[in-house]
Amino acid sequence: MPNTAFTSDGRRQRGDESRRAILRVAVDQASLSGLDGLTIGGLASELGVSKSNVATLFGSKLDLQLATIEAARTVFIEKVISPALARPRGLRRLIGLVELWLDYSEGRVFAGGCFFRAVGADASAKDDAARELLARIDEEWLAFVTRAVREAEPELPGLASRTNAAEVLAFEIAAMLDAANMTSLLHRTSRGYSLARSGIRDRLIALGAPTDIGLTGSSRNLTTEQ
Amino acid sequence: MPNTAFTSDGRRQRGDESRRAILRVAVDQASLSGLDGLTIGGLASELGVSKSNVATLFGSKLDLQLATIEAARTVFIEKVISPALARPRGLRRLIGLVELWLDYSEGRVFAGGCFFRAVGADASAKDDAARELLARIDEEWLAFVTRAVREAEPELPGLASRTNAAEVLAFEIAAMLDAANMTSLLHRTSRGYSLARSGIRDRLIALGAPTDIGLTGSSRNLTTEQ
DNA sequence: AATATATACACACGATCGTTCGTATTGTCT
DNA sequence: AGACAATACGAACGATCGTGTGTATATATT
Repeated sequence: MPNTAFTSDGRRQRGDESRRAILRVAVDQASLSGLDGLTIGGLASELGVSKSNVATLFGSKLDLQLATIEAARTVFIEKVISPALARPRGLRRLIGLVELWLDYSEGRVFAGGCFFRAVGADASAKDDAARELLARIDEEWLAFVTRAVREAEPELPGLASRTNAAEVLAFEIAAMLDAANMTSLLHRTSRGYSLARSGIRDRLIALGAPTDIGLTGSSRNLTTEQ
Repeated sequence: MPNTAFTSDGRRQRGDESRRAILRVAVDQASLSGLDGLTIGGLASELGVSKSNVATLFGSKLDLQLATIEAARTVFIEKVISPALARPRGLRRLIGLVELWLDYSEGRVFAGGCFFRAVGADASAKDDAARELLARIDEEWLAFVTRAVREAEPELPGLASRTNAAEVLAFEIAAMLDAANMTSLLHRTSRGYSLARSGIRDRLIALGAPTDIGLTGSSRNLTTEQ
């Protein structure tokens, strides 16, 4: 029986590095063409390796899709979640989370914009493990935004009144982020980002946040740009 | 030279009916699998006709995609835009538009939820006529929502203060509608619709709309449902 | 009646899909 | 040294993709 854990297996190490190299291309390809547009042959030719190599490294296409989703999740945590957690709890963290997400989308961390948006469309129609994993990740995301909103409640006096106000506001913010990403991809314009910044900023100020809150980075383009 | 216009051509009539029958299936298939997942062979086997028949009726796959988008646009106008225009101008039309859109998504007018959301993901990565058409339709949609918001301005006193307030609010509403659709598809839950109703309702009331505005249809599920 | 046009079909093309088989290579174990 | 395991590759499988060709049929035009 092989000792799978705690062994410095040079084979495993070499394979994992190959897997990581493949997944680096896979997340971009999937963010552009979805989980179905992600093809084993496309990855192989892009990386200059054989098709059967990619196939054996992941077993099946579904496993490749799941590994790609997990890889994208890791990148998202690294680029958005962790930096947000590094900020002080409260309104500043919430604002930071919004700014980090917009930078994540606008900066094209994935070639096709937000990975989960691009991939969620065709996955939501199916009924496999990929959809379940994406649903779980989306649930995690919304829960994280909701928690950030709740931690900012003392600085948002207008929020305490209603019962589900935190969930609704988190849903609203996540919706505008998503819409900004989609607008950018479809129209090749930064107007969606400006609108999202303005919308979220207005929303928070209306709830009692101070006006020097930030989120005005690109809204100067709002009137000049078509 | 054939007289193309103003002739009752039985051939054209027969062909148009076949085209319409195909497009009825095509919009559902595309709303589930995207414009790439829409396949000529799939349509043929679904309708019990030959593959080459579908191909010759539309010329090429791109033309089939364009015709499918136009067909979906016609359905959307019939189910959402026109009924909204039948309502009295102002806040009631805006509310009606929101309710009609949520019914359009929740009622699965297209099998895969909102057609344009499902199709926009993979189309936004490409650079063909399909993407341009979808971008134009999305622009039309946002302009329509913006116009509905502007016409409701007298009933929304809180709106007149800021400059781009109407555009931002329209973007916000459209974003929440989109997010509700996506949440429903990914999680198989109606929670997103409840959140969107609550969010839009809260937003309008905060801007000065009366509290008996509606949009509380399913929000009773907000606390009971997981 | 003769010609032209638009469906509809069967069939085949080259390309690509995911998957599998056999085999060579490299590294880890007893 | 010998047995085992994990990459890597080439080649091929059946299936499906979009497209094109040839042919038959129905309708319209001349």
